[in-house]
Amino acid sequence: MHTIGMPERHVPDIVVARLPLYLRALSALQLEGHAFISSKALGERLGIGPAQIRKDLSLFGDFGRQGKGYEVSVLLARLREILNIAHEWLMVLVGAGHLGSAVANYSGFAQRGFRLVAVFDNDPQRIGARIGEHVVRPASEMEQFVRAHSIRLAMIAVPASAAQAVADVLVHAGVRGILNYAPVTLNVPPGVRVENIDPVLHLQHMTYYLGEDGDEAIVSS
Amino acid sequence: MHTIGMPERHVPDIVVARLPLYLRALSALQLEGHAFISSKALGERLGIGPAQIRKDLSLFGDFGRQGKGYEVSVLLARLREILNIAHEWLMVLVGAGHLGSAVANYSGFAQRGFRLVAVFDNDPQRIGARIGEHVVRPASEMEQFVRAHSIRLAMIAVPASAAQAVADVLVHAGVRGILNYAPVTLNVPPGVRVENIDPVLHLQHMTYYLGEDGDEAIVSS
DNA sequence: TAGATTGTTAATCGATTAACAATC
DNA sequence: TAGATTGTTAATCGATTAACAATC
Repeated sequence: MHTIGMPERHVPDIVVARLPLYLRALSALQLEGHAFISSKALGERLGIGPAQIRKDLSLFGDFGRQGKGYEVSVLLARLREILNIAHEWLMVLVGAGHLGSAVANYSGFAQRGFRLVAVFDNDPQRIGARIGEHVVRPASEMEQFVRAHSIRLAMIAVPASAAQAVADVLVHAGVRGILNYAPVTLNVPPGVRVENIDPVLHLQHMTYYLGEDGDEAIVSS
Repeated sequence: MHTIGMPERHVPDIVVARLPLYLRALSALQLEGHAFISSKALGERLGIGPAQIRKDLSLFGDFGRQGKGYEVSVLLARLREILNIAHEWLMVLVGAGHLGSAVANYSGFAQRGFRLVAVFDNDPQRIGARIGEHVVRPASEMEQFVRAHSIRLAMIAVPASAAQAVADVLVHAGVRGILNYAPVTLNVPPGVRVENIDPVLHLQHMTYYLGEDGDEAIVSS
């Protein structure tokens, strides 16, 4: 039993990483018209054990109902609170090349509560160009902009060779979370979070199991 | 001690996931002119403990030299073998919207041994359009193409609602690894690997630690 | 040689899973 | 009520870390 409003016990980071996955599945379930969902059914959908889901959620309170499962709308609302995404977050993007343009055009951010408010680049060829709803601003204005708008989240889509310098400026300006698309490990001070997206890393992870030509028998999963 | 050529003992998936990270760092180190690197120095660069690096690598053989560390070129070559990326892989991409276009234009794939050979979409508006070096093909030709060229890797960049159906066709045609950009959990048979990229999941993971307005004290990392 | 760093063992730490009383 | 499913405990499983003899 867990008293509502009680401070949480320690939450492993790996559990935190699963919460957005639960949230995503629950959003879909709500659209499909489900009012309740059991840990078993949710687990099957996500390829996760039901005990793990119950254990994860129990760290934050008692959300379920014996015999019925979890009320989708309630769990959704609670997960949004836990993840601090009940309100909208503002973000900036640095890098307006192919990748940056795609990121700037991706509608999924706004749909899910992350609003891109500015795009920066240091290439004179790109500055002033339109990308989606944005006009590319000079990188020299980045620090001032981040400070002035109290931006806490940034995405980096510049070449690997420039990424660390960009991160340094962002952090200095007050950014606390960086989604890094550059294929390089960033060094940031304590208190700043970095998440990385490098699709090639995922491909290389898969080819390990596929064998030399992809015809290997696969045992593990 | 490990006899060269010996079959590997069981390799945890989490270790496999780190190998591409080591590879990426080693490539950079080679460009910077380093001939040798110690587990300590590599670990500092990656934010990983030196013992973990040595343990991971020891699963595949004895690559290091006491007192000196690892020879960068040797370790690079060996990691490429282990990950089965000594030769080039062919890929197809499904989805030619904003995201798909960016993926198709991303030069990092080819640079790192993954060659995109075809782009498919089912929107008549997009079929025939040029994206980078590619001309968008009708989705109806996808299955035949994948079979004819023995494609084993595919990337999905279609709306969430269409992703599962696309995956089903790809798997049926012989694809064994899918890099999924659609924000949905795919169901695939055993023997097929799926890796997911959903940037919003990463953002939500970070906001948990940032507090309601990003000014929270951060303890964990 | 002396210093540095490996590969490996054993200990620690942490996460997952199974089981079940509680209860809707 | 009977059936279903939760929240939690304890057991299992697996990964990380520290330590150090071996040795380049």
